[in-house]
Order: sequence, then structure tokens, then C-alpha cells
Amino acid sequence: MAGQKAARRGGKNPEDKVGARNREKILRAAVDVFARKGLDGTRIQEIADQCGLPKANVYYYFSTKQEIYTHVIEHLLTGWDKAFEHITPDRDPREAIAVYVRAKLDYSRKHAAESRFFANEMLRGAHFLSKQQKLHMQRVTRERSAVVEGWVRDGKMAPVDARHFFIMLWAATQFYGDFEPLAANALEKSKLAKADYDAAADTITTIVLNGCGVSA
Amino acid sequence: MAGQKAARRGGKNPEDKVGARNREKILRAAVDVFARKGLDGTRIQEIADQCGLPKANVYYYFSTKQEIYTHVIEHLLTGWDKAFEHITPDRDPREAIAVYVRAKLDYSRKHAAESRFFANEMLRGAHFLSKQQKLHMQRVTRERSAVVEGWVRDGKMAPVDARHFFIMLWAATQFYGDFEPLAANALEKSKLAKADYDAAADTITTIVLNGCGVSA
DNA sequence: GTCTATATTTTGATAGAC
DNA sequence: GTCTATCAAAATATAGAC
Repeated sequence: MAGQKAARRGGKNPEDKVGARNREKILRAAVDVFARKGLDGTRIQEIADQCGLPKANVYYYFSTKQEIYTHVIEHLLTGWDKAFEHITPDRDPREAIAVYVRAKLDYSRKHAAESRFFANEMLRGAHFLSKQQKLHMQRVTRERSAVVEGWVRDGKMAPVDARHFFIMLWAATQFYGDFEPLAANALEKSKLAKADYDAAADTITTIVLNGCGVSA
Repeated sequence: MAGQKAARRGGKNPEDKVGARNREKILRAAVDVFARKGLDGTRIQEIADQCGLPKANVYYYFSTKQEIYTHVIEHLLTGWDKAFEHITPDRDPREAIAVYVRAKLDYSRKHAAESRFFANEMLRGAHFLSKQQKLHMQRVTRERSAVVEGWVRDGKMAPVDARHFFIMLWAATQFYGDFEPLAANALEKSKLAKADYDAAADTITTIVLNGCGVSA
């Protein structure tokens, strides 16, 4: 009986299923450990334990710890600007901003490990972010800031510094996922629930929309 | 000529100057390294290098790495609630909030290492914050939230969830110091200057004050 | 592709001379 | 109090059998 290896046609399995799945498992585990410990604080053994693979197998797929770290960054940055898609010139600023805040908070809650990993990398000085990745983020920020500046020019919202405006939204929305212990403690709860994120969305959107003169 | 040791009166120096100064040097260096690397990622050697002392001397003053970490936390928490002092019932909310935002941003800029250390500890799950320290933070947050709730009741500002309101202010103000690479990149600068913090203060206070109906 | 065993380096922590 | 030398444990990374 032919096993799962070399099934059907002889020779190598062209679909490369096993390798792809194991790489995925390693990267998923790595995001979580790196998020909590950073590059220097992370032990390969801990990544191995968390994904149920022997340490040597981790080294079979990635040759150094840094290589895993770099792959994780690459993987994460693909989704960094996703929420920005809501900020378009044709939309009403009121609706666009409200949806943007919800999307960012949603990401912070559902992908807390990724969000913390990114926060950790920034905290350390962003030394592993490539020049190209920084330029990409700059370009996207510039484009969406232009949209806000357009809204201001058209009198659709009060004048604000668009970049500082976005930084404020990032800060307010990332905080709940990244610094959950601090937020939970302030709310006198042991951990945050969906309802807390909803309350956060309400407070942030109310203040921000009112704050730039686009309230209902 | 009598040296600095055992000056004037014989026997031990009762002022214990040397020990105190070295402890200070170690803790100052430790804040910075812990802020960038976290507990697990920090090497005692790096702390020693940064304060110009041999590694063995660090162990003379502190017996384990964790002990240094705990001392740093203790030292930092004494100033955590400092800015809250501006939030008092007798003050005008408009002025109190504006001063609070400036004070937090100032701390974020001038004590970036301390701020990042704290952020790092939260990111890792706040496992080294004692129950007592958490309760202190809860109490202070509760007290100042009551002040905001009082302002709302008196019709001095629009209704907001006071705790989420404070979380938003913490987030917006800490962001610049903690995640400087991200903020600087968004502003297309290599690093933040005092002027950028001023612009941040303007944007935050304008939006927040407008946002809760206490604008000029 | 998987996994045990191990080589090599680094690190937390200590001993003991000054 | 200071500092060199060093131990014991842990970590990165590799070898090589299956």
C-alpha cells in the first residue's frame, strides 16, 4: 500500500502539502511567542513546543531565529493597510471614519498576537523593518492623509493635521489589544470582552466624530 | 591626604554614598535595556556595559535579574499617576484636560525609556505587576473617572464613558514616545522633535475638547 | 521529512583575590 | 567595594541515523 508520500504519480509530491502546513504552524506559533518575548527573549524551543514540532524540525524549515522573525514581519505587513481601504474621497467622512475605527478595533481584538508583535517591534526601534517596508507604509499614509485633507478643503470636516489624526486613531484602537492588562485593569475586569470593545468603539467614534465636526 | 573613603570620622561611611550611586546607575541602565528587550531578552552583561560597571558588580548590588526588574517597576509606578493630579473637580474641564494631555505627552517625550519599559511589561501580560500595584492603579483611575462623571453630571461636558475616555488619552499620548519609529515614519521624518510633540498636543486637545463639547 | 544526540556558544550566577 | 576567573545551566545550531 502506497503511503501518503509519493501518492499516485511517482517521484516528488508536487503539491508540497506537508512542508507548507508545517511552515504555517511554525509561523503561527512564532507570532505569539515573539509578541510576548521579542526576538532576543524568544527561545526556539518555546516555538517548537507551541506548534508541537521537535526543535530540529523548526531548524529544518528555517535556518535561524532571525529568519523566522523576518518572515513573520513580511507576513504581517501585507495586512497592515487593510483598514485604510475605508478611507476614500467619495465616501462621507462620518461613515468612513466610523467604519475605520470599528475595523481597527476588530483587528486588534481578533488578531491580538499579530498586533502585539508589531507593537513589540516598534518598541524595540523597528530595526527589522526594511527600508522598502517603511516606504510602503509612508506612501499609504500619505495617500490616505490626502483624502482627509480633501475632506477638510471641501468643508466636510473641521481642519485637522491629517497625519496626527491617523496616529491618534491608531493609538486609540491598538491600545485595547496591545495593552489589554492595562485597559482591563482600568475597567476593573480580569479580561476584556467583546462588549468592552464595543464600548471603546462608541467612545472613540463619538469623541472623534464630534471632535472634527462631523457628528450626526 | 585622606581619600574619599572613610573621610573625616573613622570607620564606615554612614552616608553610604558609593552604594547608592551605583544602585542608581544600574537601575537607570536597566530601564533602558529592559524597555528595548524585556526581561527574557535582557542580558546582565548589557546592563553592566551600559552603566560602565563589571558584571560582577551588578550582582553585588542585585542578586538576580528579576530583582532588578522588580525594583524598576516599583520605582516607575511611583510616578504613574502624577499627571492625574490635574484632574480635580474644582477645575474647568477644558483647562484640566488640556494640561493633562500636555503633561502626559511631556512625560512620554522626556522619559521615553520608562514609558517603553512600562509598555513592554503590559505587552507581555503584566505578570510582574503585583496585585497591590494593580489595585493602586484601579483606585486612582476610579477616583479621577468620578471627577469626569461629575463634570458630565453638572453639564460641563458632553456625556462620555469616563474610563474609556482616559484610556483614549493614555493611548494617544503614550504612542509618540513608545512607538516613535512608527509615528516618525508616518510624519516622514527620521526622528521626532519637540515641534512634533507640540503638533500632537494641538491635534489631540482640539479633537478631544471639541469631542466632548468643551471647546473655547 | 522526522527526530535523537551532541557540538558550540552564551549566559546567569558565584568564588575568591585584592 | 571592586573585579578577574570560572562554573553550571541553557541556548543556538548541526550531524546523521531512520
